[in-house]
Amino acid sequence: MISPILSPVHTASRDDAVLHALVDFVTGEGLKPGDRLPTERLLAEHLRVSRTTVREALTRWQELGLVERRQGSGTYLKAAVTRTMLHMPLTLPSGNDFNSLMHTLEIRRGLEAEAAVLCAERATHADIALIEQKLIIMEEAFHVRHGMSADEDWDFHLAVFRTSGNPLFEQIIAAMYEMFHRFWEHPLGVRDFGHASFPYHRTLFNAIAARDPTAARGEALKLIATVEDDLKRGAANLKKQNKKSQA
Amino acid sequence: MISPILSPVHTASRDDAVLHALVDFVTGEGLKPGDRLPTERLLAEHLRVSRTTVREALTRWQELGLVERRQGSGTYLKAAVTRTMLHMPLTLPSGNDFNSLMHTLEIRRGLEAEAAVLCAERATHADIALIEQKLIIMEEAFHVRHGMSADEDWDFHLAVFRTSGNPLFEQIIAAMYEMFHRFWEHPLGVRDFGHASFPYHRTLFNAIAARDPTAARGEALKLIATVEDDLKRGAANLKKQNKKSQA
DNA sequence: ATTGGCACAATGGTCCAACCAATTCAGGTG
DNA sequence: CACCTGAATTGGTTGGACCATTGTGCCAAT
Repeated sequence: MISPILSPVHTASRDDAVLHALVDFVTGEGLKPGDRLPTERLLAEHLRVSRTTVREALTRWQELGLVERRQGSGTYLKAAVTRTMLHMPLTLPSGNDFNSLMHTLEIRRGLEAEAAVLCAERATHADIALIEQKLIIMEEAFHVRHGMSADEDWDFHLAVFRTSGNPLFEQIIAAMYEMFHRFWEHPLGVRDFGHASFPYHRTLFNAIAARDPTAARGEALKLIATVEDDLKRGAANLKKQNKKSQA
Repeated sequence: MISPILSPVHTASRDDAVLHALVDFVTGEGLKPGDRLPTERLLAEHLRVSRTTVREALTRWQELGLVERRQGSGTYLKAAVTRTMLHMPLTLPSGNDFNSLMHTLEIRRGLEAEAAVLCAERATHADIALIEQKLIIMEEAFHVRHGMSADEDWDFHLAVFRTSGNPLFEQIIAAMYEMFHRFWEHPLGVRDFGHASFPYHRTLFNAIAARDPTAARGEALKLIATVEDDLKRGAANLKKQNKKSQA
């Protein structure tokens, strides 16, 4: 049963109106990621709009990653939806070369340093305990596998970003991470990619625990610098390989 | 005349195929931002696909900001298109309260400082000349209007970001600006909003022209700090007004 | 009772043909 | 020459039809 929150659409720009109505429906119904939306035909009927228009609106949400469509099954919510959310589609020309990865690192440098500062300024005892817990998990994984573990590493950083009190850090840096890891999986021929960053996780934590923003910034910068070095090494390796295969 | 680059589509996922064909067409034809694409009907015909499918594909590009549609006129390229471009759609839970605006400023602090550093490191003579030109335009507008002019201000910063050589700075900060300006239009009751930031534009330029990254970072931070102060003043004003209207 | 396969309904994907609404522009009119 | 006007162009919307995939429940074989 569709709740009465869905009501006919009247103003201009039909698909925008459909999206607005859909936001109201999702929030009103308290739908969470993974939940299924009404079928296109149902939405079209209740909003007094053609199915084509509903599809156009859903296509837009799909492109933004808010929704996932499965033929024969339905349309599913993929992310939280709020009334005031802002969409920021980032497009990077030629995303698979050295320069593009370097660009994501430049963003991370600025953002992670700032997040570390804010984190050190605002962390409560509970926050620090949580971050230390994530740090320990990461360190254990490191010793077991003799190398960085992407998931545990990300969890640690995530705890730092969340403690900064600013959700934007997490979202933007997450996008940079995703792009980076899309190629990190086959780390440009560099064994132990990220290995050098390991010790700086603890020094960063220490600075945060000591509530020393300046030191936290410094350690965050050092951490990124090691990743930058790895990337440069990888690019050099790649160049060498190309030369060899050419010969 | 449509060049033979457009050829019928055959494989699965029709709209994806349409987009691929469109990339080939745009690059092959050497289309640049502002240029007009073939009409939907033409594309549908040449790609042997229904107009609905073409529209679905164009809707996706539109949502990514690659293309702009004008009813009765046509569909226009809005950004450069390359075969390897990478999309990272971000959606931010932007509220309209003081805290959310403060969050955008924290992002800007990290990013604008970093951009200033890179700009100072990489600026050529031509870059510096362009930035100075934008600066002068902004200063003139300031003296004429006795206050900051949002457009000219943005143009100046844009020149700085572009000189950084990293397109992500422009894209991300632009989103933060948009969020900010949504409420800057009625600047929280603060007269002369942004006024205090004026002198730091020239000091920032001087640092860049002197190729002094450290100084550039410092001036960028000072500039953001003045905006932060304005915002805090505005929030205080707003609180006072609310109290008064309650009484 | 369990399992495997099959038919059917539900759902997203595509297509078509028409019409609406905004824009553009050529041609006419003052 | 300036201005209006109407037709052609182009994106926006509609309704209806059919296709492809998925989910489900029934039924038969084991």
